[in-house]
This record gives sequence, C-alpha cells and structure tokens, in this order.
Amino acid sequence: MKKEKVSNAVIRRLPRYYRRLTELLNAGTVRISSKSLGESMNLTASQIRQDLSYFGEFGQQGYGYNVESLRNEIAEILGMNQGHTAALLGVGNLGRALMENFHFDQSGFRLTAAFDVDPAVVGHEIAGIKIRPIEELDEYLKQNPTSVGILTVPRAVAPSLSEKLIEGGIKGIWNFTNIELNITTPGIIVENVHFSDSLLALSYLISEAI
Amino acid sequence: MKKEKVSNAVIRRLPRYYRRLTELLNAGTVRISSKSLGESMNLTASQIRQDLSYFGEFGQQGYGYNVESLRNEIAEILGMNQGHTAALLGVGNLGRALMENFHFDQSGFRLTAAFDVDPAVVGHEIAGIKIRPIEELDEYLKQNPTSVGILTVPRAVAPSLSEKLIEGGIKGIWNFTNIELNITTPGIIVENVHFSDSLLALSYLISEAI
DNA sequence: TAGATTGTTAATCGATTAACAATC
DNA sequence: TAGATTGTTAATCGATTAACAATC
Repeated sequence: MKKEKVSNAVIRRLPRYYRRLTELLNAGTVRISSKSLGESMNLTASQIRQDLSYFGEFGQQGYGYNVESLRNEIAEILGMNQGHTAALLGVGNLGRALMENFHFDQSGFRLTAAFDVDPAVVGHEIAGIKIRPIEELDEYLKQNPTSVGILTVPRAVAPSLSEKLIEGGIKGIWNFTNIELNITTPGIIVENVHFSDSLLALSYLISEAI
Repeated sequence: MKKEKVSNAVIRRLPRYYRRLTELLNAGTVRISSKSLGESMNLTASQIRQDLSYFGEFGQQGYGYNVESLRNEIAEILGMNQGHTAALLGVGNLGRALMENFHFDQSGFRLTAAFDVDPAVVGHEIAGIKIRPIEELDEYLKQNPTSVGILTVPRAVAPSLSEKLIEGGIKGIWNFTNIELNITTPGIIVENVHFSDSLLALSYLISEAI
C-alpha cells in the first residue's frame, strides 16, 4: 500500500465504484475482474487497479475481486462508517426535496437537524426532523457536533451562514447555492453542487455535437 | 484560433468563467487581466489564456479583457444564445424545486413543459407551466422539438423514459436520478447530477482531512 | 498444472505552467 | 514612450495506459 496523495480524479471515481459495486451486489454477482468492471464503467482495467492500489490490495491473482468485500473496503475508504452527521439550512423546495427523497443513510450520513427562517415552516416536521429557527443554529452546533452543513438557502445569506457553520465546528459544507464560497479557514472542505454549471456544460456539449 | 478538441477540463471551467464574469459585471468591473481573474478563481493566468485560446482571441495586449464582451463571448461558446428548450419529467419535490427556483433563462434555456404520472398534480400549473400526463410525452416532443429532457423521476423509470426522450429527438439528458444511463445512441449527451457521488466525495475529504 | 488476473513499474499521453516575442 | 498583458510555443508535471513478473 502506497501512501501518496490521492488525486481528485481518483476521489471522484470512488463513489462511482461504490455505486457500481452496489448494483453488482444487488444483482447477486459474487466476483468481478478489473477487466469486466472496467468494461461496465467505461474505464480501463489498468486504471481501476491503479486507483485501488492507492488504498490497499483488495484483489486476488487469477480471481479478481470479491464484490461484497471490495464494496465494503470502498465504503470504509469513503468514510461511510464514521457516523457522519448533517444539518440542513434552508427548507425551501430543494431543502425539502433532500429531506424527503435523499437517502442520507445510503451515503453513511445521518440528517440530524434542519433550520429555516420562515415562521410558517419552523416547528413543522419533515421526514421525522423538526424544523428549528435559524437563531438556534449556533447553540445547536455547540451541543451537537455536526460533520456537514447543507446550504440550500438563498445565495445572499450563504456566506454568513457558512461562517456560522465553521464557527460551530463543522468539517464540510455541501453547497447548493450558486456562489463560490470563499472559505479561508484551513481544513474546511466545500463541495459544490452547481446546477447551472452542470446545465451550461450540457448546453455546450449539445451545441457543439452537431 | 486553434480548432482542436476541447478537453473536458476546459469545458467544466467555462461555466465558472461565465459565473465569475457575471459577478464582475454586476460589480461594475469593466476590464480584467488574466492574472487578476486567475487570482479570484484560484487558477493560473496561463491556464485562463490557454483555455480561451481554444475559442478565439478575446483580449488585448497591455489591457486585458473587457468583462462584458468576454462574458458575451463565453455565453456564445456555451450555446446560451441558441434558444435551447427543456422538458422536465417528474414533478416531485426535486422537479418542483427546479421549476420554481432554478432560473433556466440565466443558462439560456426555456423550460417549456413538465410531465408527471400522478393525477393529483397533472393539470396543475407550476411556475407558469402546466403539468401534462406522461402519456402525452411522445406526441408533445413530436410537435415541439426540445433540446433537453430533465429526469427528476424515480430511478426505476429513468431508462425507459430516456429512451422515449431520445426517440422524441432530444439532444441531451440532464439526469438527476442516481443511476448511470447507458445510452448507446450516438450524439446524445448525458449530464449527470449525482447527489450521492457528491456527498460521498465530501465524506472522503472530511474523513481524511484530519 | 495452465489460465487468469492481480499489483506495480515503466511508458505514454494529455493537461498545466512557464517563458517570451508581439503589441496595445 | 514604458509598462502591461496578450496569445502561443516549449517545458514540466501529473494522470492514464501498457507491460509483466508474481501467484492464486
């Protein structure tokens, strides 16, 4: 097992491996070679073996990989067994969509709290989570150490809320607002889900693919 | 102007350029050099000039770039002026969130139709769009050529609906379901928004950043 | 055993960065 | 004019692919 810095390209493939292995497991597949895993994911066998080699030796010569155990290894690598928690800020349409439809547990997370400013939603319960007033955020984080803050708020309040989250000791921000959060605190990870960037990339690709 | 294949890395930066230039324009900035644009986006000046050189010569020696005109050039490159249209399939929480909160026009798109199976929502109007029964999809696409289909449906129906979209002549699929659509039709672009991949990458990064 | 397939090292390919002549 | 900054070519860096000895 090497102990090098893992490149972003590799990190972005890990969830895809996990997802594919889950499908294979559900389909009852017991073993798989890097060759056939690669074919099903549009990757080369070399790349898969190279990627996995950053983290350990999970295969067996002449056999390949056991689907279930490789999936478990990748879950461990991804930190899915660390009991991460998440607090959601902004129970608008998107926030509600995540609360009701997104399976946090399938990514190893537990959604533990939700906050909003609107008195009309505060106090209500969605997906078993009571919506708290945003004023309680600081106190909540102090009492309940939380791994990730989810920003599904209007962009105008995103910077100030991300400050509060960081002061409250979160480790990462899952940012759904359409701005670049300029976080300077070292060690804080920001993961952006920029819908418009995604749609614009699609726009480019369909426009040139003529 | 070169006429090479534009790499994916470059394509993914174009929307970020556009977004940053919009911010600069709104802030009243008239001109910017590759150096200062790079500093504000965490890129090197070289990279920015290299990226832009794939598409043309937009700057002026000794001056830099005019913010407004560079933004317009990038909009053009991204296909934002092509009158692209989108039809949304699946008016659940996420679909509704997109319909009500996402500004399609700011990405050069017009949301022209929405479909669902649920009789409880069919016929209702959201964000000025009447929800149609999914049975009308084929006929609608035949009558109204559409650039992009948006999949905000349960994963089980995603493959069959993507087939229908392709038969209906769409050019791209904006896929919010948590599966890899295995599209074989050449020329069809699939752009995935995989929430769980994104959260798992964040999970990895906060887990190792200790 | 023979065939299959791993993990790793070396070779190649592609993307980023540096350098610089051109020129506004 | 002198200084600033471009677009592009060359150099470097990093990621992907190929090759292969090891071995199940």
